Amino acid sequence: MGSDQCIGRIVHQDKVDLARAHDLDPAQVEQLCQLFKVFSEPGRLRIVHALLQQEMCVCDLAALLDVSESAVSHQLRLLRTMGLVVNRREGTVLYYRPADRRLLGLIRFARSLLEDEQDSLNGK
Amino acid sequence: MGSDQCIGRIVHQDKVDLARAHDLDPAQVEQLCQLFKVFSEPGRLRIVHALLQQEMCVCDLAALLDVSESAVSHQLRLLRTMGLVVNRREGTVLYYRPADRRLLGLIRFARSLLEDEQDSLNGK
DNA sequence: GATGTATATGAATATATGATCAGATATACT
DNA sequence: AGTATATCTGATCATATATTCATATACATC
Repeated sequence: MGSDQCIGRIVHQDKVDLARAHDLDPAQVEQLCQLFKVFSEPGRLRIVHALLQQEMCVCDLAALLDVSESAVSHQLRLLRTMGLVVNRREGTVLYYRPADRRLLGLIRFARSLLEDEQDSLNGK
Repeated sequence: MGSDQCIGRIVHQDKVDLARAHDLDPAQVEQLCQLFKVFSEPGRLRIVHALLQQEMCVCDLAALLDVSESAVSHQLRLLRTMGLVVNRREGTVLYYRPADRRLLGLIRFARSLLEDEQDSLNGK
């Protein structure tokens, strides 16, 4: 049973080969991680979630999250750079909105996973 | 037009109120962010993605990702703690698998978003 | 053009996080 | 019991990231 010993750090070469064959390509892994990272921060998640409902300005978001306008602006820059939000100017005010409404779908999908996990923990 | 001035840092009180009303509750925000954070790291994303195809042991994953077994073990502990993966023991070998196959759906959903973004950048 | 308001930005700091290393467990075999 | 393998764990270190502060820019009004 040679293939079950960890020679050269590989226990099951066949499994590793299969995994390699189906592995995501590096560029896509990077993109996916960046997208997920956006929603891994409570502030950003709430910003995007709020904007999915209505456009809001920096001041509004700062008030909602109860953080400085500068902090919000930094987060919005990140979102802008990633192409996830866009803005329109009205005087000195910049109104932000999501670039893709399907971001709501991503959040909803994740929420459904959590809800069911809760249920299974409660034995439902 | 008093409501358009930033008195008390709030430009549009109505918008803030509406956003507050529809805001995710803090506990859910935390849970969602933790879930997204899992996939915000290339190593973890690839681990989960690989396990969604077939169960694998620590050694296999280390070989696939080309990192130390200790690093993989640390990541797996996180995934275990979050209840995202489970394992079964066979002798000294621990075979890991995802606790919820719908995690694949989450990854697929995110991928579809990226693909369409690519398309729009290319003017398709 | 001077002032005020909303937002953006750069630098600095504080915290979070992933990898490494050394050592500890758990199981199997002799 | 003693050795070997696979995995785990704690501590440390290096890097990444979010916030803060000070300052800059853009637009509006006077």
